[in-house]
Amino acid sequence: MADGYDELTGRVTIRTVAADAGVSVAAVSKVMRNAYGVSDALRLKVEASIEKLGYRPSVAARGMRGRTFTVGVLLVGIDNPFLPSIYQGIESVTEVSGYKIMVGVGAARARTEVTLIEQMIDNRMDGLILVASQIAGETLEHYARQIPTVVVGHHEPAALGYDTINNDDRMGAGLAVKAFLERGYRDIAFVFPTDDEDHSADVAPQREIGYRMAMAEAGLPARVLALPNYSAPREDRIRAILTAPDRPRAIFCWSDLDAIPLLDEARRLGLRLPDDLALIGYDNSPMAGLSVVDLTSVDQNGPRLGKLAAEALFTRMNGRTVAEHILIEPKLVRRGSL
Amino acid sequence: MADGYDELTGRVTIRTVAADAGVSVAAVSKVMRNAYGVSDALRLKVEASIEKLGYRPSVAARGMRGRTFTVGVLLVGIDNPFLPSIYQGIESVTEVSGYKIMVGVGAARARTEVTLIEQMIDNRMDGLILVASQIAGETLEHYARQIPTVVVGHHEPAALGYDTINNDDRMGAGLAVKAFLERGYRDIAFVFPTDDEDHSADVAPQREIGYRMAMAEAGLPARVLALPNYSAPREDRIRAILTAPDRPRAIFCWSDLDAIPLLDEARRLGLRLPDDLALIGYDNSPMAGLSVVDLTSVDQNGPRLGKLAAEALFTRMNGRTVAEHILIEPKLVRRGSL
DNA sequence: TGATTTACGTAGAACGGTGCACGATTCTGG
DNA sequence: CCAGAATCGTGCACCGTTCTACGTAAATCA
Repeated sequence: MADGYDELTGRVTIRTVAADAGVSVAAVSKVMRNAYGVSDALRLKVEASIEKLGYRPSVAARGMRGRTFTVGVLLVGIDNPFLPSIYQGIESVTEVSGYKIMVGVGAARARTEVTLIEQMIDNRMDGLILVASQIAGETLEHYARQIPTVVVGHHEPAALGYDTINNDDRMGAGLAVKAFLERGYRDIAFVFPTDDEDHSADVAPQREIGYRMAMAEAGLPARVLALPNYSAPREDRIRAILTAPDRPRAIFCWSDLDAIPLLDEARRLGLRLPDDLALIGYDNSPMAGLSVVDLTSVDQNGPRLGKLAAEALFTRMNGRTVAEHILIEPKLVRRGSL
Repeated sequence: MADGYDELTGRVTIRTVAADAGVSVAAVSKVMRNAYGVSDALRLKVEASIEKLGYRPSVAARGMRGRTFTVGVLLVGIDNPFLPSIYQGIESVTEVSGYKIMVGVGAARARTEVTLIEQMIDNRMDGLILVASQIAGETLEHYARQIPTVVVGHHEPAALGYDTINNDDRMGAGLAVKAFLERGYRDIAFVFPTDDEDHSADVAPQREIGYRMAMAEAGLPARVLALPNYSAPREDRIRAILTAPDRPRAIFCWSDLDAIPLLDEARRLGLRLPDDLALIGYDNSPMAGLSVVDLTSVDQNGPRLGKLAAEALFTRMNGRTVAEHILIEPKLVRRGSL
């Protein structure tokens, strides 16, 4: 097997190519990485052999010494309708750069996410984009020392070791409140997800702050209603909110994920939107645009977030060490629920 | 650096552990893989060091010789609401077995998917689960020779090199037609996705066959209406279908993905369901259950499909070579649209 | 008790790449 | 025309594991 071709597995290695092209292994490696010191003649020979043999470098072997040309993307969960647009934005950048993406799917639990991050480090990915991670900032700093990291949908403006890319959640909340006020609503509540873990850096608390600020500015009392995230009493709680005698006339909901069930139950109860209840969600998910749903929602511009995140990751992988914290402007998409 | 500890990266390697525990590198490796020939005393010593140092083996390095304990899951796209349930099923199996999952996201294009499969092979994953892949059976055979492979949502009952796990799409279509017939509908159309690529192994054509068979059995003429998949004339086509003078009274739609926009437009046009138009979709996606949507749909039991796929993959990775082709029974979930 | 077997632990060669150090050319400019 | 600088290509030592082959000590058997 002096030519590096393993007849058993049929695997073509860098040695197969080198033998076929009549050059050294190092030369082939150089061509692959288009490193310095390769003549056109050599390049052509090698590329011909690569093409002929269908050679693909082993990412595993590469990972042991050099780069893998792979970035890991960690998503909170797979069922969140907000993720595809961000993913798309990331992909639009990696696609042209020749980098590959590997996705890890968390289950909105910090423990799982930590495991996935470690897995990506162990796989020697070149960089990491964490989307809506639930992990504490301190822990993130720890991992970010081991691998270039960019975080999307998680506010950590003072982080030193990694970048954060977010939409301005406070401003988004402000847009929603302002829209209600313009239409004359005064009794405006905020629906907030309760959770077992504490994550003040997550987007929801930021939206709450924005809501409170806007309400205070208008001289109105804040009213925050909790809604359990996944547990069974969720539907009961929704019904309770909607049937309470002091039901708010307007609700700003931290996410479409909750706004849509809320809207759904409201319609079932015979409430007319926006006359009986005005509702604004967040994320402008595809479902919100259905005419049967017709939910007004704050749009974060997912593709842009993803694009910025990927771009930040690349500059970081190329040596930038000072952290960048980008905030982009959300905008309100008006529909029938307000 | 004789102890294997790299002070620069801070990375703990198998050598660090071996030095700390005062044993050989090979011994540590044995403990990690719980291989044969390890005394309790040795195991304890090594495990203590592993724990103390927080050692995690490098997947990249592992991939060069042995297994990576990672399986790749290739998903058609990230925005398909049918995928989370399957993924969940897969995860429920890998979770307890200590295997990790890496996800590749195709863009419903065979070219992209092929690249991702190669990437997973290059990453030395131990096995592959392809969900709703668009790749031709012949090509799949080629890759399946290089890595244990299980395919979900793609009918290839004669495949030799890989397993297929599916719900019985023909039966599912039959259930839908039968439900219409029971309610007295006779004018039943099938809405079918048109696509640039040809994929007779995909689920939609199977559903079409099931539909045609059930209609023939009832002595009724089949009526198939095409709907472009992503392109712009899509909305126009939906409107055309719904406003045509000979608009069908009942529509069986190959997927909720199309059924929901169809339903949405129907409501917008003032049609009442099921009186003016009866509609059944496929996949029973979360959206179908919203009371504002309230779409009757065929349920494939995604979690079960995922679970079976993962189990098949594990037996295959453990040496099984004869292909398995499993078909499970779908069931109709009745809601207001019929 | 001596001869096998069994159990345990180790040395060292892979695995498939990368990248440094270096030698051999070919280009420069004075 | 020659010294020095670019340019090009190669040899080889890694990277962090696995795993085969082998040595040694303890256990079992006749």
